[in-house]
Amino acid sequence: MSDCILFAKRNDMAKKKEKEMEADFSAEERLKEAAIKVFTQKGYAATRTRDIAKEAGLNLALLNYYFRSKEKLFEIIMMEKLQQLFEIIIPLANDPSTSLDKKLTAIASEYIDMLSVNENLPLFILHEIRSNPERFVSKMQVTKIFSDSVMIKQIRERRSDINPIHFVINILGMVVFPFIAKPILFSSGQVDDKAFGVLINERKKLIPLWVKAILKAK
Amino acid sequence: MSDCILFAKRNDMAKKKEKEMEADFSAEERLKEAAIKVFTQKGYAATRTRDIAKEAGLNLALLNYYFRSKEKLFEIIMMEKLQQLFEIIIPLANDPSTSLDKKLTAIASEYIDMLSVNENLPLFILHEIRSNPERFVSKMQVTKIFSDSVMIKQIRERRSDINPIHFVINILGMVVFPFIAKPILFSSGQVDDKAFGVLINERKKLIPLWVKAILKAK
DNA sequence: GTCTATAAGGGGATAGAC
DNA sequence: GTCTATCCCCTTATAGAC
Repeated sequence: MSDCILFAKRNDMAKKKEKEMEADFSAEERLKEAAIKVFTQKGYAATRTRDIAKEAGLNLALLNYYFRSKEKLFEIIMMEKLQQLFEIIIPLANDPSTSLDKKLTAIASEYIDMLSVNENLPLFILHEIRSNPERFVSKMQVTKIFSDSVMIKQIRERRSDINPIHFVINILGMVVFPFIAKPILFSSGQVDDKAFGVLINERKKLIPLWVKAILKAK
Repeated sequence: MSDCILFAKRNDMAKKKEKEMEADFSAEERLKEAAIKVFTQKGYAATRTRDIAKEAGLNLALLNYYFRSKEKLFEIIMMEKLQQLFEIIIPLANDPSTSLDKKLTAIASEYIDMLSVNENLPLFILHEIRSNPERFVSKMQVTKIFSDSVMIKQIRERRSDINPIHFVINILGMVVFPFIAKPILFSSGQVDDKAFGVLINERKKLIPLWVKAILKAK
């Protein structure tokens, strides 16, 4: 019984703390953060603006007051998230002063760190782009990774006999795929959140090693 | 002018051929095929039952007549597609009579062939599972790949110092990731449908080579 | 079995009070 | 700026004719 009271009190305090933390952000910021959470989790089509408002602890009218429409709010978030994905790799892949090996280490490490705190990002982006390719294609500076990047040139120097895109696909796949396949890994029962954390941390060191190995493979 | 007539005639015949082929299938089958196409392309939430009926060249009421609801139709398709994904890899991964190298060759080849004619499948499955993990987890026999498969044992024999799940992730990632990332590859302008076909065909031979290389990498 | 027409409900957006 | 109440369209599902 006293346990119950203590527990209730602790819960109250946690709630209060939460409220206070929320209060540090404006309604606009809270709606945007809520929208990021819900959109990236469920995708555009499956999210209801009511869910976003509820997640933010605010009401639906505010969403339209600040962002005009679900569509416009989505567009803002999508652009930000595309930016977030590309701003990591483009400068790293185009740095002429680093070796290919250094690039691999940097990309694996920085991408995995970013995705660890944005686990839903890859699947969200990939799903939304496919639902509406023409809409976002122009916004993506993919050329800067896949065709005329310094990294592509460095890969070509090592393996002129294989299309360098193969290796870019492999690097990105090794980094991104675990996050995309997470629900499947978990369903095996062999992986939980802790084990997943260990795995992706190991991959920071393993991926550069692996990529060097496949660059040599005959 | 005569070209136009010929062209029109050819189109008419193509149309007729199409109609005849459609007629070979019952309304139920046509609706299901249409549903597979639309669901896997746009995802559950974004597809409207009207789109499915239209795609099948039939009307909305028929869909409910045969399948009761959008939900039930989706469930049927989802189960079939999960089956389709797992039935390829599970027997291959659990064949005690083949070497690990043979398994890699078989998995890469058969998966790539299947995904080539079901390009939307991976992203569809992954997106829907994440939107509703608890719903499908029990239906997936993932354990048979990730923990107690023959392949896992064979991997462990070669590299006892690294969690074998890493290698399964890498194999599947190398096979599946190009299909998931297709819209991004295309947006680079470097890859079109023909080039994509060439790439994934090359990967059938390259992936086993690469996996052998990373198994040795120190 | 297949169709048209319509009911029922959900969800995005706004009006108007405070 | 923030809220409640409400509008109205769009979508799923069904009734009922053929």
